[in-house]
Amino acid sequence: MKRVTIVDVAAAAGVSRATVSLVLRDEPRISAETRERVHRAIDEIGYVYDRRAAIMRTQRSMTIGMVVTDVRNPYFAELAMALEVALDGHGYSLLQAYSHDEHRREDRLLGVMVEHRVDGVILLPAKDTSAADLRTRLGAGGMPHLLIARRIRAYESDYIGADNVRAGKLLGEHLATQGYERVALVGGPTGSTARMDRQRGLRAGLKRHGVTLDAKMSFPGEANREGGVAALQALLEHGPLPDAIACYSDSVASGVVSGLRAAGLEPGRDVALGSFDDTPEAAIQHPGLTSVSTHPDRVGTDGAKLLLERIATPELPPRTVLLDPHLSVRASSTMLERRRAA
Amino acid sequence: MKRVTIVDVAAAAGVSRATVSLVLRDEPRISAETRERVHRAIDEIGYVYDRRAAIMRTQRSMTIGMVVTDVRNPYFAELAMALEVALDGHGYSLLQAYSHDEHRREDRLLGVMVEHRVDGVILLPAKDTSAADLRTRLGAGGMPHLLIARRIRAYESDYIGADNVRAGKLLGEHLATQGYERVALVGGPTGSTARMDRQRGLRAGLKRHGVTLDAKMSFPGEANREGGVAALQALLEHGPLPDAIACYSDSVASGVVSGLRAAGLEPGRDVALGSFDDTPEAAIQHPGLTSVSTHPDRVGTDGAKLLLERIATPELPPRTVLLDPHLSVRASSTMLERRRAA
DNA sequence: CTGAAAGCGCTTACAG
DNA sequence: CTGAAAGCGCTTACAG
Repeated sequence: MKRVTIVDVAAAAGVSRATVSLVLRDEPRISAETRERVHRAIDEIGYVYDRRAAIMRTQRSMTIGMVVTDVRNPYFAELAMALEVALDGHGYSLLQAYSHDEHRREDRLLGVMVEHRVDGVILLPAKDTSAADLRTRLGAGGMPHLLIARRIRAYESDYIGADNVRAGKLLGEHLATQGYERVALVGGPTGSTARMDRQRGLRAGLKRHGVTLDAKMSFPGEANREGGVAALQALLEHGPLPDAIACYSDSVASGVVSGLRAAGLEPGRDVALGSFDDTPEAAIQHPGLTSVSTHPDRVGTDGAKLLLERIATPELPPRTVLLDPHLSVRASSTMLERRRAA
Repeated sequence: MKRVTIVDVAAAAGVSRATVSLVLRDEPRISAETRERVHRAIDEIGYVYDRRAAIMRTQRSMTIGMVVTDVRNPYFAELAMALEVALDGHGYSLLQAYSHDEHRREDRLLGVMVEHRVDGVILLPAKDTSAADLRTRLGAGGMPHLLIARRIRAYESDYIGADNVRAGKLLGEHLATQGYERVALVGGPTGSTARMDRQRGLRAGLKRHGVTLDAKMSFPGEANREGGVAALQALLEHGPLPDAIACYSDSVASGVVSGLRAAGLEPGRDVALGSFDDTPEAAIQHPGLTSVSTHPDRVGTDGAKLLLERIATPELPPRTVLLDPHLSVRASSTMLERRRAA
């Protein structure tokens, strides 16, 4: 069946194609009477606007590409929802894809998005993505883009994410003041700036209260549940249990919790736990998981704004937004104190 | 700066535009030598293929629209990941949007996707979407589409989801054989076919072992954590605690768990819990949550296949795929037996 | 306030 | 195996 186009609408309404186009975009210079005649014709012949043809002409696709690692992580799910709502509010649609934290896949997906002529790209970089990769893929074509949650060393672009150093510091100070003296950092990809920043902060926070973070007590791994299980395994094989474990993220923490239980250890009682992200799961777990919020909803909402500004004004200097983290203390890290008090 | 197009490539390579186009799509009839000359030209002048222009011409967008209610639900996140991988494997990109379980939002988002001329649509319908709504929005324009997870009464289309009646039956039989006699169904939107099917199955499963599901013990609510908290509240105000609670989904269950604890009740010990979805969270909770798997990964993978077949062969009769559910028994529903044994 | 014409960047028969 | 020409469905100056 032949597609119904603007030409058919024009014929049915007895006006020119240009007039139909003007009516479709609510241009004020069309008389109310003509406008109505056109709308009646549209309803009668069942015309549907073709955004792609318009894009072809205007060179604005009203579509944003977004590549994140894994939306099963509640942190990214929350972020994706907030972003979609914000962009939808500005008339943009979201082309979404998942890199599974693999750079090669990410690169290919970004390439497809560029070919689709998205107006901008939001990227949560895979763990092994380099500045050179991004310059080739996004910088060279002048594609407006925003990095979220993970920074790339020596890469200048818009960025939004939590202040990970400060987040680490908050958790370090908390653990030290609770009386824990041997602390491990578990999970999270080596070399990721987020992990390094959290580790640096953690060390500084502990140190303020006279506690040292042993360099050997760092057990990297994938940034998900399986990574948590594996990293905990390495820790258990490494030697005696520390007093407290700082998990790279709540996803990692859930792996650590199940790993501990599998080893006959009770989280909170046998070893304290702290974490990052403060997803809703952290609050309802048992015992409740102490965690530092990294504000996925605000990353999404404010991130959308940053990208839209970048699209509107490409010559803006690169901007970095660091969100202030917030520590939520729960039972997983306060049992030692309780036992002492008792 | 002027955009680099196929014309520039043709000029640089000393061939016609048609030849460049043929090379880009790997048509075999171009000589290896010409092919290479074109590729060299592309690299030299930094040409990027414009998929939109191609779409304009071929009328195939190589893009699929997907509207789900809420990707923070781990079930939908898993589903979205599986779908994206499967479609990406066939060269399709995914335009994703979230209805927040509101029909009006869903309808608007579907409209945008149709305007974007997606090749097909995957929809997890909002709770109040009707057959007439879908006929107007998708059926009329002949848009290939697939419904997932929730069926719509009196609507003929491709559908894939778990066999909810059978899922309910599995849980009902399990609870009855564990010795629970007063069972409640908590959470999930009234009128959703998924809830009705699960309830029907639950009743049948209990009945096989002589247990009756009291019609008054059904407490509907939103299909998320908040909905679980609210529905549990209604149950607690309604009267004495039942022996066992069947939760509409793992998301609802997590609300029920926190609601119980807030009321000073321990899930598993004071009241048994069963649920649907069997997300990874169910396994690692404490106590472990008995849950019936609804196979989000298979819904995604097999669903992608169904939709691609529909796009290729629009005249196919509507197909329904019901996946066989699987019950995972965990501590949340086995403590009564243990106490008896002791 | 409305119409005729050019053009966005590709692909696709059709010739040669 | 390659080239000239038409066209996908819109928008945008430019006239009138």
